[in-house]
Amino acid sequence: MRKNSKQREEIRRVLASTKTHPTADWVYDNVKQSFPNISLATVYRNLSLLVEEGQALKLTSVSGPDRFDATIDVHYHIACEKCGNIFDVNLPVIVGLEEQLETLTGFKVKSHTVNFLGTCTKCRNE
Amino acid sequence: MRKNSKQREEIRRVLASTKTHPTADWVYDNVKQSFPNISLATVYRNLSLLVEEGQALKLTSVSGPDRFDATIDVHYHIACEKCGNIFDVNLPVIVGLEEQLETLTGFKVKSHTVNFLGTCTKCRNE
DNA sequence: ATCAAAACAATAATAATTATCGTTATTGTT
DNA sequence: AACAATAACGATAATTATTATTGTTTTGAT
Repeated sequence: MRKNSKQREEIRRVLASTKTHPTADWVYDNVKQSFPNISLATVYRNLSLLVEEGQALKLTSVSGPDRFDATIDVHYHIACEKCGNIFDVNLPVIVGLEEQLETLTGFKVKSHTVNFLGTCTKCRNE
Repeated sequence: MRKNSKQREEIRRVLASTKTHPTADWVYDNVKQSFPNISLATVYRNLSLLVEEGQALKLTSVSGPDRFDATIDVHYHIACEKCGNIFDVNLPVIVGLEEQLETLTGFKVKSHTVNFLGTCTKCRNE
Protein backbone atom coordinates (compact mmCIF):
# COMPACT_ATOMS: atom_id res chain seq x y z
CA MET A 1 0.00 0.00 0.00
CA ARG A 2 1.34 3.37 -1.01
CA LYS A 3 1.96 5.81 1.80
CA ASN A 4 2.37 9.54 1.43
CA SER A 5 5.45 11.46 2.37
CA LYS A 6 6.24 15.13 2.70
CA GLN A 7 9.25 14.62 0.49
CA ARG A 8 7.30 13.10 -2.38
CA GLU A 9 4.75 15.88 -2.19
CA GLU A 10 7.48 18.48 -2.43
CA ILE A 11 9.20 16.71 -5.33
CA ARG A 12 5.90 16.65 -7.16
CA ARG A 13 5.39 20.34 -6.46
CA VAL A 14 8.86 21.35 -7.58
CA LEU A 15 8.56 19.35 -10.79
CA ALA A 16 5.17 20.87 -11.52
CA SER A 17 6.51 24.35 -10.92
CA THR A 18 8.72 24.43 -13.98
CA LYS A 19 8.53 23.93 -17.71
CA THR A 20 12.27 23.42 -18.06
CA HIS A 21 12.15 19.61 -18.10
CA PRO A 22 14.64 19.38 -15.27
CA THR A 23 17.05 16.62 -14.36
CA ALA A 24 16.83 14.68 -11.09
CA ASP A 25 19.73 16.74 -9.85
CA TRP A 26 17.95 20.03 -10.49
CA VAL A 27 14.90 18.79 -8.62
CA TYR A 28 17.20 17.66 -5.81
CA ASP A 29 18.77 21.11 -5.52
CA ASN A 30 15.39 22.79 -5.40
CA VAL A 31 13.76 20.41 -2.97
CA LYS A 32 16.73 21.00 -0.67
CA GLN A 33 15.38 24.45 0.12
CA SER A 34 12.52 22.92 2.05
CA PHE A 35 14.18 19.57 2.91
CA PRO A 36 17.87 20.28 3.47
CA ASN A 37 18.54 16.67 4.44
CA ILE A 38 16.81 15.01 1.52
CA SER A 39 18.80 12.38 -0.30
CA LEU A 40 19.33 12.33 -4.05
CA ALA A 41 18.22 8.71 -3.97
CA THR A 42 14.87 9.84 -2.60
CA VAL A 43 14.48 12.20 -5.51
CA TYR A 44 15.26 9.46 -8.03
CA ARG A 45 12.98 7.03 -6.21
CA ASN A 46 10.04 9.40 -6.21
CA LEU A 47 10.51 10.65 -9.73
CA SER A 48 10.39 7.01 -10.82
CA LEU A 49 7.24 6.52 -8.78
CA LEU A 50 5.60 9.53 -10.38
CA VAL A 51 6.49 8.24 -13.83
CA GLU A 52 5.18 4.79 -12.92
CA GLU A 53 1.90 6.27 -11.75
CA GLY A 54 1.56 8.32 -14.90
CA GLN A 55 1.97 11.64 -13.12
CA ALA A 56 5.18 12.56 -14.90
CA LEU A 57 7.13 11.69 -18.01
CA LYS A 58 10.73 10.67 -18.29
CA LEU A 59 12.40 12.26 -21.29
CA THR A 60 15.58 10.98 -22.74
CA SER A 61 18.07 12.98 -24.74
CA VAL A 62 21.02 12.01 -26.88
CA SER A 63 23.44 13.11 -24.22
CA GLY A 64 23.23 14.00 -20.59
CA PRO A 65 21.03 12.73 -17.80
CA ASP A 66 17.35 11.94 -18.04
CA ARG A 67 14.86 14.73 -17.70
CA PHE A 68 11.40 14.82 -16.19
CA ASP A 69 8.21 16.54 -17.16
CA ALA A 70 5.09 17.06 -15.07
CA THR A 71 3.06 17.88 -18.17
CA ILE A 72 1.66 14.52 -19.09
CA ASP A 73 -0.78 15.32 -21.87
CA VAL A 74 0.75 14.39 -25.21
CA HIS A 75 3.01 17.05 -26.66
CA TYR A 76 6.24 17.21 -28.55
CA HIS A 77 9.68 18.56 -27.70
CA ILE A 78 12.52 20.39 -29.29
CA ALA A 79 16.04 20.34 -27.92
CA CYS A 80 18.54 23.10 -28.56
CA GLU A 81 21.91 21.71 -29.59
CA LYS A 82 23.68 24.75 -28.27
CA CYS A 83 22.26 25.41 -24.81
CA GLY A 84 20.92 21.92 -24.24
CA ASN A 85 17.52 23.11 -23.11
CA ILE A 86 14.36 21.27 -24.03
CA PHE A 87 11.23 23.20 -24.96
CA ASP A 88 7.64 22.23 -25.50
CA VAL A 89 6.41 22.36 -29.05
CA ASN A 90 3.02 23.83 -29.84
CA LEU A 91 2.35 21.70 -32.88
CA PRO A 92 -0.94 19.84 -32.89
CA VAL A 93 -0.49 16.20 -32.04
CA ILE A 94 -0.56 14.00 -35.11
CA VAL A 95 -3.66 11.83 -34.96
CA GLY A 96 -4.09 8.35 -36.33
CA LEU A 97 -0.36 7.61 -36.48
CA GLU A 98 -0.47 4.92 -33.84
CA GLU A 99 -3.48 3.15 -35.33
CA GLN A 100 -1.84 3.28 -38.74
CA LEU A 101 1.24 1.66 -37.30
CA GLU A 102 -0.72 -1.07 -35.54
CA THR A 103 -2.40 -2.02 -38.80
CA LEU A 104 0.90 -1.91 -40.63
CA THR A 105 2.98 -3.91 -38.19
CA GLY A 106 0.89 -5.95 -35.81
CA PHE A 107 2.45 -4.16 -32.87
CA LYS A 108 0.34 -3.01 -29.98
CA VAL A 109 1.21 0.68 -29.89
CA LYS A 110 0.97 2.52 -26.59
CA SER A 111 2.47 5.92 -27.24
CA HIS A 112 4.72 7.93 -29.44
CA THR A 113 7.05 10.85 -29.03
CA VAL A 114 8.30 13.40 -31.52
CA ASN A 115 11.57 15.11 -30.84
CA PHE A 116 13.04 17.91 -32.85
CA LEU A 117 16.66 18.99 -32.75
CA GLY A 118 17.82 22.45 -33.63
CA THR A 119 18.93 25.81 -32.33
CA CYS A 120 16.66 27.93 -30.19
CA THR A 121 15.91 31.54 -31.00
CA LYS A 122 18.09 32.85 -28.21
CA CYS A 123 21.15 30.81 -29.24
CA ARG A 124 20.68 31.75 -32.91
CA ASN A 125 21.14 35.40 -32.03
CA GLU A 126 24.38 35.00 -30.14
CA MET B 1 43.96 14.86 -40.19
CA ARG B 2 41.86 11.73 -39.94
CA LYS B 3 43.72 8.45 -40.40
CA ASN B 4 42.16 5.14 -41.25
CA SER B 5 42.32 2.09 -39.09
CA LYS B 6 41.45 -1.54 -39.61
CA GLN B 7 39.43 -1.46 -36.42
CA ARG B 8 37.25 1.44 -37.48
CA GLU B 9 36.61 -0.22 -40.83
CA GLU B 10 35.49 -3.40 -39.09
CA ILE B 11 33.28 -1.52 -36.63
CA ARG B 12 31.63 0.22 -39.54
CA ARG B 13 31.14 -3.11 -41.31
CA VAL B 14 29.69 -4.85 -38.26
CA LEU B 15 27.28 -1.99 -37.61
CA ALA B 16 26.16 -1.97 -41.22
CA SER B 17 25.61 -5.71 -41.16
CA THR B 18 22.64 -5.57 -38.82
CA LYS B 19 19.27 -3.93 -38.50
CA THR B 20 19.02 -4.63 -34.78
CA HIS B 21 20.22 -1.18 -33.65
CA PRO B 22 22.92 -2.70 -31.49
CA THR B 23 24.59 -1.35 -28.39
CA ALA B 24 28.31 -0.55 -28.25
CA ASP B 25 28.77 -3.75 -26.33
CA TRP B 26 27.16 -5.88 -29.03
CA VAL B 27 29.39 -4.30 -31.64
CA TYR B 28 32.37 -4.94 -29.37
CA ASP B 29 31.52 -8.63 -29.05
CA ASN B 30 31.17 -9.01 -32.79
CA VAL B 31 34.25 -7.08 -33.77
CA LYS B 32 36.21 -9.29 -31.39
CA GLN B 33 35.87 -12.17 -33.85
CA SER B 34 38.27 -10.41 -36.20
CA PHE B 35 40.09 -8.27 -33.63
CA PRO B 36 40.31 -10.31 -30.43
CA ASN B 37 42.38 -7.63 -28.69
CA ILE B 38 40.20 -4.67 -29.51
CA SER B 39 39.25 -2.45 -26.60
CA LEU B 40 35.70 -1.45 -25.76
CA ALA B 41 36.95 2.13 -25.63
CA THR B 42 37.96 1.84 -29.28
CA VAL B 43 34.44 0.75 -30.16
CA TYR B 44 32.93 3.70 -28.30
CA ARG B 45 35.48 6.06 -29.80
CA ASN B 46 34.77 4.96 -33.34
CA LEU B 47 31.03 4.77 -33.00
CA SER B 48 31.15 8.37 -31.83
CA LEU B 49 33.30 9.26 -34.80
CA LEU B 50 30.87 7.63 -37.20
CA VAL B 51 27.99 9.54 -35.62
CA GLU B 52 29.99 12.76 -35.80
CA GLU B 53 30.68 12.21 -39.49
CA GLY B 54 27.04 11.46 -40.17
CA GLN B 55 27.67 7.83 -41.06
CA ALA B 56 25.63 6.46 -38.17
CA LEU B 57 22.91 7.53 -35.78
CA LYS B 58 22.89 7.30 -32.03
CA LEU B 59 19.51 6.23 -30.72
CA THR B 60 18.43 6.67 -27.19
CA SER B 61 15.87 4.61 -25.38
CA VAL B 62 14.03 5.12 -22.12
CA SER B 63 16.24 2.64 -20.36
CA GLY B 64 19.42 0.81 -21.12
CA PRO B 65 22.50 1.80 -23.05
CA ASP B 66 22.60 3.84 -26.24
CA ARG B 67 22.09 2.10 -29.53
CA PHE B 68 23.55 2.73 -32.94
CA ASP B 69 22.16 2.58 -36.43
CA ALA B 70 24.02 2.53 -39.72
CA THR B 71 20.86 3.42 -41.64
CA ILE B 72 21.09 7.17 -41.78
CA ASP B 73 18.24 8.12 -44.09
CA VAL B 74 15.32 9.46 -42.07
CA HIS B 75 13.09 6.77 -40.65
CA TYR B 76 11.18 6.16 -37.48
CA HIS B 77 11.51 3.59 -34.72
CA ILE B 78 9.36 1.52 -32.45
CA ALA B 79 10.64 0.01 -29.23
CA CYS B 80 9.11 -3.07 -27.67
CA GLU B 81 8.54 -2.60 -23.95
CA LYS B 82 8.80 -6.28 -23.35
CA CYS B 83 11.87 -7.51 -25.22
CA GLY B 84 13.55 -4.14 -25.46
CA ASN B 85 14.27 -4.45 -29.16
CA ILE B 86 14.04 -1.50 -31.49
CA PHE B 87 12.58 -1.91 -34.95
CA ASP B 88 12.43 0.28 -38.02
CA VAL B 89 9.03 1.65 -38.88
CA ASN B 90 7.85 1.68 -42.46
CA LEU B 91 5.68 4.75 -42.14
CA PRO B 92 6.33 7.47 -44.69
CA VAL B 93 8.31 10.32 -43.21
CA ILE B 94 6.10 13.25 -42.30
CA VAL B 95 6.96 16.16 -44.58
CA GLY B 96 6.77 19.82 -43.77
CA LEU B 97 6.85 19.36 -40.01
CA GLU B 98 10.22 20.95 -39.53
CA GLU B 99 9.40 23.97 -41.68
CA GLN B 100 6.12 24.38 -39.85
CA LEU B 101 7.98 24.39 -36.57
CA GLU B 102 10.56 26.93 -37.74
CA THR B 103 7.78 29.33 -38.71
CA LEU B 104 5.99 28.71 -35.46
CA THR B 105 8.93 29.08 -33.09
CA GLY B 106 11.87 30.87 -34.66
CA PHE B 107 14.04 27.86 -34.03
CA LYS B 108 16.43 26.62 -36.66
CA VAL B 109 15.33 22.99 -36.98
CA LYS B 110 17.85 20.40 -38.10
CA SER B 111 16.11 17.08 -37.68
CA HIS B 112 13.35 15.23 -35.97
CA THR B 113 12.75 11.73 -34.71
CA VAL B 114 9.57 9.82 -34.07
CA ASN B 115 9.63 7.02 -31.56
CA PHE B 116 6.81 4.66 -30.86
CA LEU B 117 6.50 2.51 -27.78
CA GLY B 118 4.52 -0.69 -27.66
CA THR B 119 4.65 -4.45 -27.78
CA CYS B 120 6.01 -6.27 -30.78
CA THR B 121 4.08 -9.02 -32.53
CA LYS B 122 6.27 -11.75 -31.15
CA CYS B 123 5.93 -10.60 -27.53
CA ARG B 124 2.17 -10.15 -27.93
CA ASN B 125 1.81 -13.82 -28.73
CA GLU B 126 3.68 -15.10 -25.73
C1' DA C 1 -1.60 3.40 21.02
C1' DT C 2 0.24 -0.43 18.41
C1' DC C 3 2.60 -2.36 14.65
C1' DA C 4 3.63 -3.71 9.93
C1' DA C 5 5.11 -1.81 5.98
C1' DA C 6 6.49 2.06 3.35
C1' DA C 7 9.67 5.66 2.96
C1' DC C 8 13.67 7.87 4.48
C1' DA C 9 18.99 9.36 4.57
C1' DA C 10 23.35 7.78 3.88
C1' DT C 11 26.12 5.48 1.20
C1' DA C 12 27.84 1.43 -1.47
C1' DA C 13 27.36 -0.70 -5.82
C1' DT C 14 26.49 -0.97 -10.65
C1' DA C 15 26.21 0.41 -15.43
C1' DA C 16 27.53 3.15 -19.16
C1' DT C 17 30.65 6.12 -20.99
C1' DT C 18 34.72 9.07 -21.32
C1' DA C 19 39.54 10.40 -20.21
C1' DT C 20 44.36 9.32 -19.64
C1' DC C 21 48.63 7.43 -20.99
C1' DG C 22 52.27 4.92 -22.89
C1' DT C 23 52.68 2.29 -27.31
C1' DT C 24 51.69 1.21 -32.21
C1' DA C 25 50.13 2.26 -36.89
C1' DT C 26 49.25 5.35 -40.61
C1' DT C 27 50.44 8.79 -43.83
C1' DG C 28 52.60 12.75 -45.90
C1' DT C 29 57.41 14.14 -46.81
C1' DT C 30 62.04 13.41 -47.87
C1' DA D 1 62.34 3.09 -48.44
C1' DA D 2 63.27 5.62 -44.16
C1' DC D 3 61.64 9.48 -41.15
C1' DA D 4 58.86 12.18 -38.42
C1' DA D 5 54.48 13.79 -36.92
C1' DT D 6 50.41 12.50 -35.05
C1' DA D 7 46.13 9.78 -35.13
C1' DA D 8 44.56 5.73 -33.27
C1' DC D 9 45.26 1.93 -30.36
C1' DG D 10 44.74 -1.16 -25.88
C1' DA D 11 44.60 -1.10 -21.09
C1' DT D 12 42.69 0.85 -17.53
C1' DA D 13 41.42 4.69 -14.36
C1' DA D 14 37.97 8.09 -13.74
C1' DT D 15 33.55 10.05 -14.19
C1' DT D 16 28.57 10.25 -14.55
C1' DA D 17 24.09 8.67 -13.85
C1' DT D 18 21.35 5.62 -11.55
C1' DT D 19 19.98 1.82 -8.53
C1' DA D 20 20.51 -1.22 -4.44
C1' DT D 21 21.35 -1.90 0.44
C1' DT D 22 20.86 -1.04 5.25
C1' DG D 23 19.57 0.63 9.52
C1' DT D 24 16.24 4.19 11.15
C1' DT D 25 12.01 6.98 10.95
C1' DT D 26 7.32 7.93 9.42
C1' DT D 27 2.80 6.67 7.99
C1' DG D 28 -1.70 4.88 8.43
C1' DA D 29 -4.83 0.91 9.13
C1' DT D 30 -6.49 -1.57 13.06
